[in-house]
Amino acid sequence: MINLSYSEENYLKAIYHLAVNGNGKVTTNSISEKLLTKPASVSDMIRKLSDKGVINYKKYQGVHLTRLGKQMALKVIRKHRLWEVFLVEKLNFNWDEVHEVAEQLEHIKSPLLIKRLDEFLKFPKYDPHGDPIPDENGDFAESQPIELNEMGEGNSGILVTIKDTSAPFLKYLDKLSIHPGVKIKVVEKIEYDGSMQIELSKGKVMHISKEVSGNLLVTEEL
Amino acid sequence: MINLSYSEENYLKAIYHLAVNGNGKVTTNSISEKLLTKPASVSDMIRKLSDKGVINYKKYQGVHLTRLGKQMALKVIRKHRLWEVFLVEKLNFNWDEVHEVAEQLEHIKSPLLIKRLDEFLKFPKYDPHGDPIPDENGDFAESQPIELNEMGEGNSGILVTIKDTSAPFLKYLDKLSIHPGVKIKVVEKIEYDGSMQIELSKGKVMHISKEVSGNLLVTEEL
DNA sequence: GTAATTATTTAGATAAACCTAAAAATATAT
DNA sequence: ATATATTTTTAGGTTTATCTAAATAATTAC
Ligand SMILES: [Mn+2]
Ligand SMILES: [Mn+2]
Ligand SMILES: [Mn+2]
Ligand SMILES: [Mn+2]
Repeated sequence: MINLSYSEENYLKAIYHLAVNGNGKVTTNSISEKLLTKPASVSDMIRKLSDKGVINYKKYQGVHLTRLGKQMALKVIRKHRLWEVFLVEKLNFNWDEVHEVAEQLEHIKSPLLIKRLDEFLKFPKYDPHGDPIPDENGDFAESQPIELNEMGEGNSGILVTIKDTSAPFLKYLDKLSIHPGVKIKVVEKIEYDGSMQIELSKGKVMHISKEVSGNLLVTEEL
Repeated sequence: MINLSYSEENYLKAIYHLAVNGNGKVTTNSISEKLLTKPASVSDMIRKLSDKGVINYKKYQGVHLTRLGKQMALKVIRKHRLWEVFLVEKLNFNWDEVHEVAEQLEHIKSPLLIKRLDEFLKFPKYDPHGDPIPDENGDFAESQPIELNEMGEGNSGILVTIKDTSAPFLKYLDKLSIHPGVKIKVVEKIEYDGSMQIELSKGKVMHISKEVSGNLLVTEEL
């Protein structure tokens, strides 16, 4: 399709993330901050990426991913997130230990490997941080996180954000083995007080109040 | 311990393999052939590796791995072979599709990853080509292949070489799903004619003559 | 044991991905 | 609107891993 170096892939990924958060246009300085390189180096790389047709670029005007560039960026992101699932689900990594290794694994070049890994993992839709995994075409469900108490009985989601970050609350969650990346299933909702019975990925079942569930943001699985 | 680049790791691995096959001393030209680089490039790299203390080198005298160098080489080989097992056992790659991908995966740096992968694969002793997998200390059983008909009842081995490479024989083996890398268990040996009942890794059971088993070299598992 | 051949090293280049320092363009502030 | 500050680019280096061509050492052949 087109061959990108390890470095070029990292630039595309950075540009993609900056474009999604900011609004479309991405500056030289923002890229250099994200990748911990100097602006001068970014200028160099930008010309190269522009020549390869993966970004549009006019001097001093910032950059935009082309259709091709976006596609390539999403391929790398797909690989990154699939590997993260593998590390957590199969190799028992904690959700916060996987990123660095995935940064390396995402650059392995083998379409067959990724196809088979996806199969092996049973076509996961979300990574351990609750971020969606693009399919082979780069499509994914852009589901915004909801409060756990809004999720319907029987449904599952992945915990992505803890709203109340006070020490006592985090300590309480830790005791319950609740941390970002954990998969939570709503077993039963109690109308009376808004509390709910939940089950974690590893089978642990527990009861939590509405106050607690209201402070947990999850991305609901389809 | 010491940090090696992707390229340096490949040189060490090549030197290790050349030293084991040839006898200890490894020449500039042999390295250049193996790695598909020019002798001049090898001379450059040799000086660098010597400075890092992983090889001993006197001009025009060829190179030797130091204790440290051998250790580092075996670390990479261990990773390569573990990944090959993963690809075959978990992702259903064929034995002849794994090498190229393993060449990439062997350079991923994460001690935890390899520890966990080893666990996940249940501490395999041989890779899909029948080559032994060094342990964390670089030790491995140097078992030389034997003919299948010499293997005892109830034991298993991995097929590493087919002695008779005539087309009809290879075709017959193919029909039986027998190919290098397959794990073969001897279920029963018939004294009368030297034939045997065998079972392949995927559960297939079959009966083969002494002529056939005598042409299959396997590395026996302990 | 000298000559021819082969192996190895050195010298000098190149491409990728960085860097620092300086110049040029753009944005901001009064 | 001009001066100041910020952002971005350019110019010129560096390091790593490669190359070609030329020089030198070692081996082999007669
Ligand atoms: Mn990540
Ligand atoms: Mn993630
Ligand atoms: Mn291999
Ligand atoms: Mn192998």
